[in-house]
Amino acid sequence: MSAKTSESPVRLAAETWESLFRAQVAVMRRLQAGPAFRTLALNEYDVLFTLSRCPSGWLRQNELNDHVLLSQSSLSRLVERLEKRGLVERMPAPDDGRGVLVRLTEAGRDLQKQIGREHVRDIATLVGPALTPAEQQELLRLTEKLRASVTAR
Amino acid sequence: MSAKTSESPVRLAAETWESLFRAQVAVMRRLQAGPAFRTLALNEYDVLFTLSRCPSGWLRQNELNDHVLLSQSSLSRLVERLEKRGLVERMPAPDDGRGVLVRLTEAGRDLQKQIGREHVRDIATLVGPALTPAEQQELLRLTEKLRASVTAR
DNA sequence: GATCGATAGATGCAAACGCATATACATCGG
DNA sequence: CCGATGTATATGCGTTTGCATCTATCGATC
Repeated sequence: MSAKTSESPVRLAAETWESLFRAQVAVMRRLQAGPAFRTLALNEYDVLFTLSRCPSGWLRQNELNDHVLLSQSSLSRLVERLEKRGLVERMPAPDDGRGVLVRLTEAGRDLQKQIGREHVRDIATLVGPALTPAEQQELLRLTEKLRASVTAR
Repeated sequence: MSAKTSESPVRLAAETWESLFRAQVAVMRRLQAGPAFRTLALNEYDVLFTLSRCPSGWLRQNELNDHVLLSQSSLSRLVERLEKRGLVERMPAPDDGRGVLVRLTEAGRDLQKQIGREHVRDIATLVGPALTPAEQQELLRLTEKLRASVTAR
């Protein structure tokens, strides 16, 4: 424990966030350089990924919006683009006349799987050598705890 | 240690990154909602912040580019906008006729400090209650180790 | 010191973005 | 039921973004 990071709780929190953010930038830079993002932008892949993890298949557009770092209007148009490319389909929500449900098409699911595999390989070569498995487990636990706490409020 | 996350090294690395990324999105969402980003977009603040941390004051534009998640052309124009707003100034690099040096103006330094203070408060209220000080220290250590490893190659 | 590949930064252009707002539907109090 | 208030999505519009490309300079080789 260095003197620097124990000066004050506020300072520690700020430095922790700063470090987390920089790590994210560094990893993301490398990932974006790979060929996986040639055909699909990060946010577009992220939407396909989120949909692929959804048990029922269908997801409300506003729920999608919680996972992605995009404004509501941008997500609306992003989904529109994905629909035009035949990667997702939309239907009106049966229980809410305002809502729209989104799900992957067969082509969308295939593309997500294909890019996902590449993506996972890239991540493994970046993160694997950086941290021991025990450290990765701990990092996973801490970031999950942070995310849960932040989204709770 | 759950069975799920110990299936394979590749899977563990992918899940760790996924969790880190989601935490970053969740925190960033909250930060962007605050009034601190009303006057300055995230990337613009990030540039001012990076410049404020630079010992000599002057920083090469291409070095700036390593810290920010932006293409070279976008950063070029971003700095141009900051210059027009009187927040930074540019000068040709004395030792390299191709290069450009950037530094904060007085107004830029003031604005960075002002937004930085707000920013730090927001972070403290998000991260502080989420993790114990010891956990924050550990998260700081792990993300710094990850960043160092990734940027090394 | 001329040539050639590599690097730093700027710029044209189309695509994507966020903000403000419009529209349609839900929900609640009377 | 009806109006008021709130929520889900779409759209107009100005701004920002990335890609491709251009110019200028660097550094190495001969």
